[in-house]
Amino acid sequence: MQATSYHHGNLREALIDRAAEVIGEKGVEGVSLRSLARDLGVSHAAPSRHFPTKADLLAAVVRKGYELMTQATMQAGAQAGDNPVLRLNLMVKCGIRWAVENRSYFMALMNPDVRHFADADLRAALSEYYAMLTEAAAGAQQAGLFDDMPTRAALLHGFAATTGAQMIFTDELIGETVGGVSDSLIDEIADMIVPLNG
Amino acid sequence: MQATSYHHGNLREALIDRAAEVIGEKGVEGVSLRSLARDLGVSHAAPSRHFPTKADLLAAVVRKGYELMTQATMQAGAQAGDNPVLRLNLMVKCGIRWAVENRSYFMALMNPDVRHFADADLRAALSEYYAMLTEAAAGAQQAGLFDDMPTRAALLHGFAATTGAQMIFTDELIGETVGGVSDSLIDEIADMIVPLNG
DNA sequence: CATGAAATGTTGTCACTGACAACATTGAAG
DNA sequence: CTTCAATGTTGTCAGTGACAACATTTCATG
Repeated sequence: MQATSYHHGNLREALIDRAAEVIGEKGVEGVSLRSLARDLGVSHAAPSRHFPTKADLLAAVVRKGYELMTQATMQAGAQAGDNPVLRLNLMVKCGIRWAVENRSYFMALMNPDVRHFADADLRAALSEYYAMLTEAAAGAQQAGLFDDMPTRAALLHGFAATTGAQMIFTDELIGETVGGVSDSLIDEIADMIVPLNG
Repeated sequence: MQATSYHHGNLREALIDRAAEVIGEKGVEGVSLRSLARDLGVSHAAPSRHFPTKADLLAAVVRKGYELMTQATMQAGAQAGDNPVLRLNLMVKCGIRWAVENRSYFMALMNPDVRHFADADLRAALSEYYAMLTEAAAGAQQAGLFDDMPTRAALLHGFAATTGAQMIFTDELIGETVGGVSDSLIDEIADMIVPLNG
C-alpha cells in the first residue's frame, strides 16, 4: 500500500486480487497467468517473478480467502459476550454470510483443483481456521450444546453443516434449483445447526 | 457393453469412465481431451465426435455421477419401510457413504468449473436428485421431524449438512486436518442431521 | 555519491491443449 | 451395390504454462 515501488507497484497483490475477480466471473479455469498479466499491463512472464507456477498463485488466493474468513468469523464471535453457545451460533451465521458476500474468494476456497496443489502456507491458514472452530465448538459443548454426542462428531457435524450451507448458497447450479438466499433464511438454518435454546 | 460396434467400440462411455478416473487421481485440471484420447488409443480429435467441447464431456461425467448417487440414495431409502424419518436418515447416511466410496465422481460433481458449464441434461439430473430429497424431507417433517421449523429451512438444513459432510470427508486438505472417516462417524453425524428419536 | 547485487520486468521459445476444418473409413439402410 | 450418416484421422491454429536469457530499477553499502 506504500508508494508504488517500481515498474508496476505491487504486482503480487494485484495478481491475487485480479485472480479472485476472474474466479468469481469465470471460475478457476478462466484464470490464465497471461490474461492476468495483460489485464494488469505487464508482460506475460512478469507473474512468474511472484508466483513460479499458476498453482502458487491460486494457493495464495485461497490463503488470503481463509485469512479473511477467519478474521470475520472471529470478530463475529467476539460479540457474544461470555455465552459460548451464542458465540458459536454467531460464528456459523457469519461464516455463511461471509461466503455469500465474498463469493469469489469462497469459490476459490472450495475448488478441489486449487486445494490439490496446496502449499504449506495454505495448509497453515486452513489449520488456523479449523482450530478456531474447534475451540469455539468445544466451549459450546461444555456449555451444554450436543453434550450427549461424542465431541468429534459434534464438531464435525457443525463444520459440515456450515460448509454445506456456504456451498449451496454460493453454487450457481444449486441456486437455480434451491432458490434465493436471504439473511433470515441463513439465520434459520444456522439456528438449526447451533440451537440457542437448551 | 455389446460387441464393439466399430473402430473403438463405445468411445463415449470409455471417455466418461476414464475422465472420472483421472479426476480422482489428478483433479479436473488433470483431464485433457488429448490425454484421454491417448489413454484410449484413439486420435486426438476422436473425442470431439462425442463431446464437442471439454465442458460437454465433464458435464456428462457429472450427470452420470448424479444419476448414480440418486439411484443409490433411493435404494437406501426404500429399506426403511413406512417410517419417513428413518427413510430420510438412511438416505443421508447413504449419500455421505456414497461420496466417500465414489470420490472421483463426487469430486467431479462438486467442481465449480464443471458446474459452470452445466448443460440441460446435467440440470435435469440435479433437479431429479433435489426433488427426491425434497419429497423425503417433506415426508419426514410431516412425521414430526423439525416440525416447528419452516419447511424450506428444514429442507435446506438437511441438504446443506449432508452436502457439507460429503465435502469434508472427500476433500484431501480437510482430511489432513480433520482426520480419517469411519462408518460409525458417518452414522453419528447423520443421526445429528436427521435425529431418529422425536 | 558510486557501485554492485538483488529484485523485478521483458523478450523469446517450447511443448501441450482445445477447437476446428478437411479427409478417410466403417457399417447400415435402401 | 450404392449411398449416406456415424465415427475416426490428420493437419493446423491460437492460447497457455513454463523456462531461459537478457534488461531495468532499486537499494544497501562503502
